Amino acid sequence: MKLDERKKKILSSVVEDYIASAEPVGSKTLVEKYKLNYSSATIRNEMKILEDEGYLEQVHISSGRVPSTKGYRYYVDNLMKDKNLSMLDINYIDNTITGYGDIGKLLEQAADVVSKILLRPTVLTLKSSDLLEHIKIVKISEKLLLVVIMSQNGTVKDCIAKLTDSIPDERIEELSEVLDRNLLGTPLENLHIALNKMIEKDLQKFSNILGEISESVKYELNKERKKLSANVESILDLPEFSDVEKAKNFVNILSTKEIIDDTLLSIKDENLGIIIGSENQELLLKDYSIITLNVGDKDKTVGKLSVIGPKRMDYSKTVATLKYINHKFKNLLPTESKNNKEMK
Amino acid sequence: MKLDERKKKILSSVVEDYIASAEPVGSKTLVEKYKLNYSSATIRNEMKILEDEGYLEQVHISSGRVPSTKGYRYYVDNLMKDKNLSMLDINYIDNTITGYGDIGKLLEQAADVVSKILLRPTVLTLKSSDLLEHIKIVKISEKLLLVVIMSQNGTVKDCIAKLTDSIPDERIEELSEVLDRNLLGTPLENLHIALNKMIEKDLQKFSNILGEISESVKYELNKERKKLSANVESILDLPEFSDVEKAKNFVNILSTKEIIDDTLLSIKDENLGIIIGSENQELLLKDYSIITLNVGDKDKTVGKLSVIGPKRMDYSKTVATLKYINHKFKNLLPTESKNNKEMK
DNA sequence: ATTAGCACTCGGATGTTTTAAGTGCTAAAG
DNA sequence: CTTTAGCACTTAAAACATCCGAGTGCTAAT
Repeated sequence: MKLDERKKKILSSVVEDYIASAEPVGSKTLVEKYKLNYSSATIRNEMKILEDEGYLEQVHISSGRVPSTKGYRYYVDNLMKDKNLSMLDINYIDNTITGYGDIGKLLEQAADVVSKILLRPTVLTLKSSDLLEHIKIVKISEKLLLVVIMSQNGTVKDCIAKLTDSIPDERIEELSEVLDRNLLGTPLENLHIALNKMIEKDLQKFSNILGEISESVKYELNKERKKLSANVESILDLPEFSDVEKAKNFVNILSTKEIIDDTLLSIKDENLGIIIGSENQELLLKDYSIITLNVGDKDKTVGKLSVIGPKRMDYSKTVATLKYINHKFKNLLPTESKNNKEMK
Repeated sequence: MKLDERKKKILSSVVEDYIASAEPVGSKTLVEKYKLNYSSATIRNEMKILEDEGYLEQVHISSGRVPSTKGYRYYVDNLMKDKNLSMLDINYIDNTITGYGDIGKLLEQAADVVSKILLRPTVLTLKSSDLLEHIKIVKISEKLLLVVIMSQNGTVKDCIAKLTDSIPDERIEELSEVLDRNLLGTPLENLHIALNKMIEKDLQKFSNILGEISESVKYELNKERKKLSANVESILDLPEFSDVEKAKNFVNILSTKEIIDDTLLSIKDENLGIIIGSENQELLLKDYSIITLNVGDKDKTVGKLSVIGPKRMDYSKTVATLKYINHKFKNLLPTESKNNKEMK
């Protein structure tokens, strides 16, 4: 159904007022706060129609209106205006994401700053289908090795392997080069298996040390696959969670990996995905919205940032923030061919 | 004042019941649940005395008793029995703290597992007065360096430095060795300054690259100094925080660095410190208790693990858990002289 | 020294009344 | 035909009132 201008104005006013106030919006508020040149009665009639069409809802029969999922969707698709970030927020982002550290760390910083600006938990999902670009073993003390792993999207991870027997420097270098030559393109999640396989193949002489490296790598990479949820506490400030049971419920959903995993998986590779309320496959998420940014370029994304919270969410500001983050990352990401190819 | 056996028994029963139930404990409960062979009237008389002496409190005139700070203190000092950890908990700890990774990461794992077992937030404070043992620069691609920093207590940190100009391998090695030779013993918090000073001294030729390394090091080390607070959400399950305002309040205290910093600083170098309620200097913490473990040996500690929560806390289990953690760390910590001296 | 018994206190649960915000509808006005 | 004034009606939430039970302190008897 096409909405006429007045209905559009009313709908967007209801959405924006509700986003700001968390209170159901009544006809009088609407007339007073937004310059609608009609009487409250007229607005009431219009709101009734918008409700019949499914854009608005009443929490009870004599209450003001609240946007429905359909209403938010219409707002996001047709009515929402681009918002500019405040200088404050831009500075905050620029000062936090400084460009030191590898992409994994940059993404963590991004998740953190996004959650602070938007006052919503933010889930970071590192792209897991990542392939090994380079591996390097560095001796840092007699019985300690540092294993440096660089993946094809530029993430650098490292871990310590403790040795039971010491081993001469040149053997380490030899091992490092053999591994680097043979393991190119290995999916990171299988790296520890590939390392173990190397023992059987041609590296029996490194049997012990390889086993130890493998264990350490396995631990580090599996750990890293875990998602980071930044700023979960922020929900306590939302009126939606003034009842602690609801807060607990939401925290539980957030920490149930399967729910978040499945949902985020369902987001296609579009750059910015918005799932509102009952659009979620998962029933438990029917009152929440998720806005996900696939960080990076269309063809090559490095991870997902997902802002998650009650449907009542500042969609406009969230989109603006995420777009700015992505813009920033495009500048920060290594221009592939240039930097990565030299690691030996 | 010396308490007779019966009073001791009553006090410890009140404490333990209240710890378990979060409800004020009445004379009848006490007689029934704990094998006190006296009538409720007798118990009431004794409780009155215990209240007059300041060990117990009433939340209102006709309610059961709740331990006061003094009561908890007496319990902790005199009545509390050593508790054995369940096999479940021991296994959980053993499986989580696996010994891969450097001490910083091990401590993070420890904070995490402690908070999960005790269902309380746990703050990890890394020992900040740490000195440089070794620094090593590794080239990982044409314009990326990995800076590995090993401190004297065994923590390994590393960060990426991005270069504007590439630099030949042998120069890197030279630089790495010069730095390692000259910076031994530098406090980590000043490392970036020391690096910059090196430019003025004898390393003008490395001017650019040193600047870039310094920036990166500065960022990484300052970031790491931040405390980690594990499992803040756990408080939502406590009846104390059924009012969300109180939860918010506590979360705010936890995230106000100064409060926690100052308080933790006040804990002497004893291995295990317990601060109960109003024993805290900080007024805001008067309803909370903090149990802190200085991880490591008396002479050489590597960090602090602090379990924080309402005064109603399972002191016995907390102490047992922390002791086990410390025991574990003593085994994991490098035996100083052996491992650390080889990094070149 | 202990305890049965009782009057007393008070928080919390339950029920009732009031208030304020907001609606839908009707009928009149534009 | 559209808009609006006016009013009866609905409901959540706040304010107030009542009741109940867990628990106490004290007295007097054991």
